[in-house]
Amino acid sequence: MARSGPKLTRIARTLGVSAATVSNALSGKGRVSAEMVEKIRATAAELGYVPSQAGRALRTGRTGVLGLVLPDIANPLFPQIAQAIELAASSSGYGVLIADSRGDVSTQTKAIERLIDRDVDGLVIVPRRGTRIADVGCPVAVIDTPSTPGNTVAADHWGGGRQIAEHLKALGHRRVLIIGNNPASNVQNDRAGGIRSVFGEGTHTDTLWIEPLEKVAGKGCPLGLADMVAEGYTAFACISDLHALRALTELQRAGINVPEKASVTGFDDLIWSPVITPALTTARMDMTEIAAIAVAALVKAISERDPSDPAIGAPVTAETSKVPMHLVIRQSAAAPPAFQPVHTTVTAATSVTEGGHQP
Amino acid sequence: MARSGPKLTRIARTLGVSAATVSNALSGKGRVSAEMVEKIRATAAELGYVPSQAGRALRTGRTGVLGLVLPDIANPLFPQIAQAIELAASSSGYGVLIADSRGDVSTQTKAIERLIDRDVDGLVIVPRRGTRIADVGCPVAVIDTPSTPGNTVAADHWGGGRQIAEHLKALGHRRVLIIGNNPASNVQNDRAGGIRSVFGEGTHTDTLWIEPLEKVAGKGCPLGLADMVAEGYTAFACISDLHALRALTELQRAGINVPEKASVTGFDDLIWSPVITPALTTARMDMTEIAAIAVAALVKAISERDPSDPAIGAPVTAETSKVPMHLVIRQSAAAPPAFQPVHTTVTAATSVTEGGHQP
DNA sequence: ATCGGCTGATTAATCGTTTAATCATGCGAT
DNA sequence: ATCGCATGATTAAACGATTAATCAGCCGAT
Repeated sequence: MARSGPKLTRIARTLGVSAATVSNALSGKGRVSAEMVEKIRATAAELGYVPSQAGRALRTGRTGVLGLVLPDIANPLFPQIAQAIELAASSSGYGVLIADSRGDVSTQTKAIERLIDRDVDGLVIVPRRGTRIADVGCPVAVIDTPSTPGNTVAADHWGGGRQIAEHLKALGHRRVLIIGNNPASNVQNDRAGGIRSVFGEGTHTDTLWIEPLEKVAGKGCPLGLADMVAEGYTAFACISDLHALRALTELQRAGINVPEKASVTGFDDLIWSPVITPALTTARMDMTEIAAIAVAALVKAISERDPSDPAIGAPVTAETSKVPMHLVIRQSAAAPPAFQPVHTTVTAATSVTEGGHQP
Repeated sequence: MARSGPKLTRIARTLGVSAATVSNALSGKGRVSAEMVEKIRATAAELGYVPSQAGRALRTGRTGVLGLVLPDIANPLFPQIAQAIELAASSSGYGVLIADSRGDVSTQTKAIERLIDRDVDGLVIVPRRGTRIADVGCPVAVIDTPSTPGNTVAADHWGGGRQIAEHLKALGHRRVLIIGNNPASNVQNDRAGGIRSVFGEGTHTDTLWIEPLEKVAGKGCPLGLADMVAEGYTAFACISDLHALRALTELQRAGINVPEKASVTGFDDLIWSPVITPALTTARMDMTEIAAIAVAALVKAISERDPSDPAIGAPVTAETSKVPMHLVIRQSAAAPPAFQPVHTTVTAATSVTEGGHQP
């Protein structure tokens, strides 16, 4: 865009100095007298000077733009992530270019290439199901899960699982069903693992993976949770709020009140979680923190990097690579029904408790 | 980024011609012999030449980047929109830079300024609640609702409302409650208006706005839908799937089966809508189409624009400005209960129908 | 008195592409 | 034989910033 703003030379001419001096004053690099710096700063601000990224990029080889790659952009977490990354990036003076791959691997590769072709300075990648990061020619920050090799920073999914499980255990649950989507996901496995690790002797956990089930039963098929309740499961620990929502509505539909008859927990604290009835008890990642660490690591790698070297795309590392999750206790999990490993079939809903929401 | 790829001069030297000829050949602009063009194309492809955006941007004043502004990035529609815009933009050779404003107006203005400072060629703005588009210095495509002045292209929200309402009416509903968030939103008003326009003589509609209600009753407060059912409302036409979800779970919790005792419909076909029980009947926008039109209009305006003129930021216009919505019929809406303007209080759930999901 | 070193600024080259202006050449028309 | 013209290519300037190299003073030390 031909920006309206004044160029560097314009400021220089206005003060009767050379463009180089202005550049030095603004960047604080060369040798410029304090008073000159002051004058230049002032007029630059007054004239509303904004450096041309194009000019700078051409000369320095840095565009000041980061690429954000989310293999699964339809993921309901996307808004949170995008928002957090954008915030972190912009406060470090970077712009964020998005890439979409609609889940497809080859499309993803193309998307990354487009970003590289646009000369991004670095990449933030949130891989899905252990995607291998091809050798791109710039620093890469990977946000997956701490147990994944090459991970830069991520939420402590395992720890989050433990928190959820401890909460459930403390409430008195002994028989819980873990509900996830796909066992190939590192994140989901860690969350499930964390949950399992808490339930030991005298308890029982099993895991239901939705995707394999849908392969045979069709998309959106019933999960058969009423049967599970009949089998004595008192809690459903879902790996994502999306699954929790699915479980909750299926239970409610079957006349099984949540949390009186069965508890449901989720993960991620998605947008709808606070407003449904009952509001969802869940574990939330601190995306702001995660994004800040990822971007900081990236920025550091970028500035340390010799812009002219061939540079392989090995993931950057950060000091902190594991950010704790926060347990959000709402109404969907409570003590299990008193003395009844229910073996009757689905019963009608009774004694509905009104209200009970917290602001 | 100092890209590894070869420069224009490299190709030129390889073939013993001048850089200008290569540039002309590749862009098809100047006068170059057919065979020369062919040779240049070939070696460019072979060497994997990718033009430097920085160099080009500096010379032409065009960066090949579009800015995407969504005042409410937390909106669950964001993934759909971002995906569609990114697809449309990238197939026109443009990149997409995102801006976030966390709902705040001044933050939004800053975000837009950052995009402008980065020399975006154009802006796609999805305004919230009649945000005024300040005079930015580049073409702007506005995606709001057809009834808004300055709108470039949008879904036919009013028509979508009609479709939902006609479906409900055909099922036999005569007393429906419209549930929206905020009456200040153009989109929500149009959807509600479309619904109302269908229900005439012998029917009754009323509207519940959530935001004003939450101002007094607190966030996530109950909507009091059980009472509404008691008052004879048989259907709840929600302005967004998010509200539909809230209504559905509240009804289920109160022991009111959906759709047997009350129907619920939504808007937008959000990610969870197909997998909850009962699956949500809703109206979906064709974001792919909308994004394509918006980006096409923007690209046209950009190419027609003299890169050196001062340029005011008036919204661009497209030939088609209204894209029809699609009714998605699932299980959450059915005929109202036979002969009973229910005046009893909340009743227990009975006769749960199992299954009934479609793939 | 002269030289070395420091300070504060300038010069000029450079990044990679586009494009207006120029140039050389061959061919048909006068 | 010469002029004009179309064709195919080259030259050179420009876009806006950064930065290495250079330069003019000036002060203190030998």
